[in-house]
Amino acid sequence: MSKKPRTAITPTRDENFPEWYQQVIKAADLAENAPVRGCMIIKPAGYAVWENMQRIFDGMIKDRGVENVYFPLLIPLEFISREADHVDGFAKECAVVTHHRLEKDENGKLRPAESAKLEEPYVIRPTSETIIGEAMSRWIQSYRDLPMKLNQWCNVMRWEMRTRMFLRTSEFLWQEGHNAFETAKDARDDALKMLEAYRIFAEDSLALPVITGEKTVDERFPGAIATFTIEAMMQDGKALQAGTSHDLGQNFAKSINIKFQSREGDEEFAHTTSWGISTRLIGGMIMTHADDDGMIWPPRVAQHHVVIIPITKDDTDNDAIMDHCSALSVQLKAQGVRVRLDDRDMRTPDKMWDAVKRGVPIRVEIGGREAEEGTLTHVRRDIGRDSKTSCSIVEFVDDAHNILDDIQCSLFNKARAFRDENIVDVANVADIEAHFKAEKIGFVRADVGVLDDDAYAQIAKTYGLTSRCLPFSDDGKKVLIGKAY
RNA sequence: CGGAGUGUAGCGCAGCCUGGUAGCGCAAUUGCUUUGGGAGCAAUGGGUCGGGAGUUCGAAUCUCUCCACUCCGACCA
Repeated sequence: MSKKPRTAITPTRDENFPEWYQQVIKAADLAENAPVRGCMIIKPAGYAVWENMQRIFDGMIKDRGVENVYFPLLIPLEFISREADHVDGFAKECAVVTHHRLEKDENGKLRPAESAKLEEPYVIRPTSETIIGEAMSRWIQSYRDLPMKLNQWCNVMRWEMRTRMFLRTSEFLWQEGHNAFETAKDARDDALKMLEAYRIFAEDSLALPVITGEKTVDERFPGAIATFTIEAMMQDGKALQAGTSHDLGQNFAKSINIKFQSREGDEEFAHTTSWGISTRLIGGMIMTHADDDGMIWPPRVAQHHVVIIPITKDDTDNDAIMDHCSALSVQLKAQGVRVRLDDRDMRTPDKMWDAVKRGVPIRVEIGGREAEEGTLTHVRRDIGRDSKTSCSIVEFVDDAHNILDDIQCSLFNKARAFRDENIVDVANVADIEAHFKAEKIGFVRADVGVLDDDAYAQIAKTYGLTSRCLPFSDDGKKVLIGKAY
């Protein structure tokens, strides 16, 4: 009876954005809740995207002179407590390891053995500044040892009160970079350089338009003297902090004792930075690009660029079609196109909707007649039916990369246009209140002075507003304000 | 930690108020039909109703008590 076209995802974005988000993850088969509180199981379709992200960004950081390392999951409790602000920031959300053996209780159930209680507990890393800093304090003796630029790809754990898949889970995957320098200027430049790397990565690879800027003091990383951020806007107008880069000044160097002998022969503390991006970016891509039919992946990180769906019939010679599809698959792979030939024993319409929900950028369909003629039909996920095109196989193989680039580009442009439409300039606190009272979405941009206004503090609380950043483009004179994930 | 919910088949749920043979939809399996686009019909398999205790001739249902999870706040990438 409904005139509304049937969507693959229910509810739609308009009906219930948070629930829609969960359903997209399920439909695209990216992840599911784990039997561990607040944790998720990342399934093959989700992990493949993370691997692509890692591969691209790992290349970028190596180009910037950073080397990869691996430090332990467990951090001695005493390390965490060294930097005062850092403790305050993370103490509330640390998982702690206190025992090293299990034993059976009187009911035969396992419990930690009292006799195996650790003298000093370990903290499961919420971030690794302290343990990497401890190593740096031994590795750095002279200005000749600087700069030292280290990164690790790992998991961290923060015992969050409330979790949402990809956006905020107790355990998440990320990279954390930790660099040390001779001078304050070198460190500041580096923090900005790595932020710029994040901007390039987010925009070019993930098609996420971001605003670069500095966080206010309240939003700063615990222990940093400055935190820089890339902020993205989701389709519901909320902000997502997509990556941060911190200038730690000498705070950590002093508390962890990272000292070096300077060119002048003096003993000085190093200036350090740290920077991280996480699996949260996957959540950002979902909330930026997906639609009411499911996921739409930016080609550069998509698990598959192209899915080939053979249109088979029971009463015909399907081997010919399958051979033809395999041959196409080989040709495309030779061009560096990531292809999936969907030869599963399933109904064709189900395969097609599966490809739609999974967000494969290009869907290729080949039926018996097309196989004979050497043609195919292809459809762009981001446009849908209207982009249905028939062409020769040769033509498609030649053109595949162009189509993928065009999809990448239009996803970015669409997201950027949406974001720009939803940032409005406001003159004062009353304007800010009027905006959010009217349930308008997006960010407002105001003079940075409003943050000191008592009236602003009131409405920020009422409407759940946070300052996102002081954009570099406004020279730190303006602040972007919005709701956030 | 505050407020509100939910735990029944792989998934989504009804049944509970008013106790009396364990149900529905989807998925799965099998068969037939259908086939350029989320198919139809038929059959089949699958559950100690979150755990424990109590009331009762009898508990998914009533009582008590644990436990887990979800949502809304506070906290955060």
